[in-house]
Amino acid sequence: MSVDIKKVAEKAGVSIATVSRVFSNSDLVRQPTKDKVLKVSKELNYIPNPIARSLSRQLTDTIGVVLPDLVGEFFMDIIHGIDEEAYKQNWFVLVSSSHSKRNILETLIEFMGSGRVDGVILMVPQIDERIHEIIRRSKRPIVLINAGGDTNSSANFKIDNFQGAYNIVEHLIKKHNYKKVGLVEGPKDNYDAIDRSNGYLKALQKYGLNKNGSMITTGDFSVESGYHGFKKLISNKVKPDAVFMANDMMAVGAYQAAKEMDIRIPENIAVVGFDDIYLSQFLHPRLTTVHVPIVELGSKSVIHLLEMVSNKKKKNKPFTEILPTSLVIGRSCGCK
Amino acid sequence: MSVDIKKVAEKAGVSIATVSRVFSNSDLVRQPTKDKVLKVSKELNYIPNPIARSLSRQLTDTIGVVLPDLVGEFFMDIIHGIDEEAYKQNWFVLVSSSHSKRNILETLIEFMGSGRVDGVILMVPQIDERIHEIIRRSKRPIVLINAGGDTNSSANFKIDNFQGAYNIVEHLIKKHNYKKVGLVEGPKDNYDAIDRSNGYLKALQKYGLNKNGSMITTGDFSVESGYHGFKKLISNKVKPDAVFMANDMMAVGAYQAAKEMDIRIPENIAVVGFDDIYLSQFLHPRLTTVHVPIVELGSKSVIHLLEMVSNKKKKNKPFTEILPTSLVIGRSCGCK
DNA sequence: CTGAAAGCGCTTACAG
DNA sequence: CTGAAAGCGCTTACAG
Repeated sequence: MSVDIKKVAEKAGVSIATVSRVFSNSDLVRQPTKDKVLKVSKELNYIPNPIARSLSRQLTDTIGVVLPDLVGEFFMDIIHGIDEEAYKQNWFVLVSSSHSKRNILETLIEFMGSGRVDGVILMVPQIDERIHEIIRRSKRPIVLINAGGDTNSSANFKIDNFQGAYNIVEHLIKKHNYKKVGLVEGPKDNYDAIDRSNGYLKALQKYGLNKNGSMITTGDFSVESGYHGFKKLISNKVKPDAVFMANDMMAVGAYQAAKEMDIRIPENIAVVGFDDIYLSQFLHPRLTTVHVPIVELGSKSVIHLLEMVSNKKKKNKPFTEILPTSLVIGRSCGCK
Repeated sequence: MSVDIKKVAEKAGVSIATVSRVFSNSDLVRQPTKDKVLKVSKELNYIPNPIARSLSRQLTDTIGVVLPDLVGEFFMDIIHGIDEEAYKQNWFVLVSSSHSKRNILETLIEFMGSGRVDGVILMVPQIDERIHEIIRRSKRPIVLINAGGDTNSSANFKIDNFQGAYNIVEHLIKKHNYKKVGLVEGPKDNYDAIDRSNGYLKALQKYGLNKNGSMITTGDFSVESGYHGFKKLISNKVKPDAVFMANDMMAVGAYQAAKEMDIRIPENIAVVGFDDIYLSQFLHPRLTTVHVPIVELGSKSVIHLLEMVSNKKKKNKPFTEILPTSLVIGRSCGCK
């Protein structure tokens, strides 16, 4: 610090314009001049001030990340993917999340309205008219991650919940020949949960298993709700021979319930989950589940956002990419 | 955007100086003037440009966070604590981590040398002379988190690994009366691991248990090394009746080994860990371990850093705070 | 290929 | 209490 472009120019015997050009890699500078400037800069330990640069160029080389929360591996992986990709492209990452005291919308508006970032990656459970409004009016691009609601007029990256659920239920039916597959679904108002339930239903239908209402119960993605949901299903008159827990946390609850009731997985009943959380590999037996590419979700969002920033992608052209999931086979489904 | 201080000044019939003063809450402005400016600003949707503000004030209201990695709950909690506290105080957070391609030192230098942040929270496994050099020469304050090595000349926040280990081993000895307490320690060059080993040794000494070399083996904090370390200890001539795994991940390995060998925890042997990772509450039996206040580590660092930034704390006055841990009692130690 | 100068949008000492 | 003006450290169209 303290050493600025003027000092360098002076010492190198050139104008500040030339110094500036050297550092922005302009090809308007002759090699000898460039060498001299670079040499002096090294001696003086000069680093161009990014703030001044930002003010002048009206660009910050920084992307904002707005998340609903900063807890759990999901968000860690997202940030990880974003940071890694941003770094590759020489960008900075400003993070922000909502807390009790903070409102996502406010943060978003602050980010967008100020010159602090050139674009934003936004993750909200559901996009509503106010968010659409912000996206529409904003000069800076926004990429949405896993947003529910009407995403037809924005840039989106999502996880293929439907297909993931379909695949794992199909695995239960086709590979293991289970006829009575139960479901403990997620919250009714959660888009991920809804898509997973639909994938489940689609698989049942495809294989001609009739959809038995009593084989489905609703949880809230928590361990406890998985515990109770599982207990409820197996106390029905018609017991399922396999249960799809709509996320791994609920599957953990199912394991606890099974242990308590001396029910063996998968000998007495198969259990599968969704998310492939870190914990799931340590369950006994290892949980069969659906892997979701979270890190990739983060990095792809960055790539797309930066293309929008540089106008390689039109910022108001709607776009949606749905990232495929993959099956993680453990022993809990009956596989060896 | 696009609406700047000039437009507001014009429309409100004042100078830009006055508008500026209103937004920096100067008490040099009469209430009616202030009201008028605020009203016009609202109408025009004016938000002061933070970049211009930063350039002029030579302050960014942003802190940089440099972490060794962006994986795992530990780092998530750190960021969580930092973000929450920074937000409370109206600051922004720029994160950066090292990857394969990135070097921490480089990132740090870039952060410090540019005007991009007003201070940095740095987490490095070990601080060496080059980092001391940077801290010494930097105009902007740096707070170190959990750094090993010579931290006597910097500001530091750490976890009390020694006392935590001492306490949990004491619990094994005093509460449960175990006489042969084994240890699977962490890497020899890891400061956390060393302190934990020392806490263990101190407890043995305090209670007059002789330190039996064959009761100690070295792991690397991974699940696998815990698995092997545990097996090694129980295949000794003298079997331990309790084992302190120096972190929870290794404890997970111990559980796997025990399950495989049909050894029951805690009936046949007690097992305890360190870290209180999320997973540990789902182990059967629930793992007795040491909780470390990571979120608090992050938030305290921010508080201290901001005091340094505002010169309430002298930036070159060495400072170290060691945060206490707490015991988390599960059934794995023998407690009900 | 290089330089002088205007401009990015603020803050703040100075003068009144 | 308020304003004119210099300054923060760059970039870049313009002129040569």
